[in-house]
Amino acid sequence: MRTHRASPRTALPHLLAREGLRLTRPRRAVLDALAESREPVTVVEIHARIDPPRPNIVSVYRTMHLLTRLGLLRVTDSTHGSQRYELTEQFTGHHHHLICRGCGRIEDLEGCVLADEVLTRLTRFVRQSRRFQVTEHELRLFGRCQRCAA
Amino acid sequence: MRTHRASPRTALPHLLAREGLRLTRPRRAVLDALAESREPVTVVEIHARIDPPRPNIVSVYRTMHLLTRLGLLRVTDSTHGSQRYELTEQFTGHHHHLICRGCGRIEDLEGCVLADEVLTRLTRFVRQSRRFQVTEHELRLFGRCQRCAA
DNA sequence: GTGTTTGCAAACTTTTTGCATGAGC
DNA sequence: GCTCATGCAAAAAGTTTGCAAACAC
Repeated sequence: MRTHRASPRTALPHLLAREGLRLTRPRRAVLDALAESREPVTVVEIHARIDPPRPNIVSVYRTMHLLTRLGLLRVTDSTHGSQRYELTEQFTGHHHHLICRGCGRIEDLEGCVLADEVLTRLTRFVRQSRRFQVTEHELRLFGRCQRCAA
Repeated sequence: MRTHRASPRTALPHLLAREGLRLTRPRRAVLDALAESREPVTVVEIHARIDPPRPNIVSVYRTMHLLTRLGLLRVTDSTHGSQRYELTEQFTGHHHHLICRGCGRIEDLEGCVLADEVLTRLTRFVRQSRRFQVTEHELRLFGRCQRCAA
């Protein structure tokens, strides 16, 4: 059991205050819905998971942008239609994704299979040969989930 | 220099004929534009790269779907708005992506850093623990390109 | 009370669909 | 000639913007 992982509910008030921004009901509702999701979600999904009275979906779009700017959220896969977001790794822990080619569903896969040494070497190689500074990596495994394999 | 990589121009006629489908001017034009692209592209980009008389963009959308169904194309990243496609690895060779968090630009990174042994072990683990059959993997390195680092 | 945020309406962008005309085989 | 494919128009889906009213601090 891990107790050292940061909580987005705790982090948000401070980040907002620092920029003179406000902790409102829609923002709290969006963050709560995000915190309960164990896989990347769309704006429409988050909106649907908030129980009435729901904020307008436009406010959900705006909140997702804000949380992304503040570093709580990041954009991940969007292989089926719309943009998907997930909490950044300070809140979820480092993990990768299983993506079904059949139904598009995304599952989290805890942990990382890439040895530190491999990543360090790769990061240095890319920086020197391509002038590209790596800050994060993501491994996605595509295939068929149990249901779609049938 | 590699001469053993398959060519999509060669593969398409046969795949179409097999299903009673036709090799038309728009389909040839789209495939040619794809073959010239070294990074994942959007429908709008492909449409723009075809020199006039251009097919209607709706035909480009339909052709992209068709090529995907036939296994020549696959959907990759769409972290900035619209869907991106690239030729499958039988045509491009196995590679990974560098994605700039600043401008969204995607570059190809040739080759694979994951040892076969690691992949085999991972595939087996995921199949047994999650009933998920892995068919492909993709490693994405996020960060800052030279221009956006400035 | 002041300035930020929200909701609503509307614009915009991307993608899909229906249908009559045109073109491969 | 028989179908399949295209173009055009329009609809649908996803996302962004402007502005007056409402709320957090």
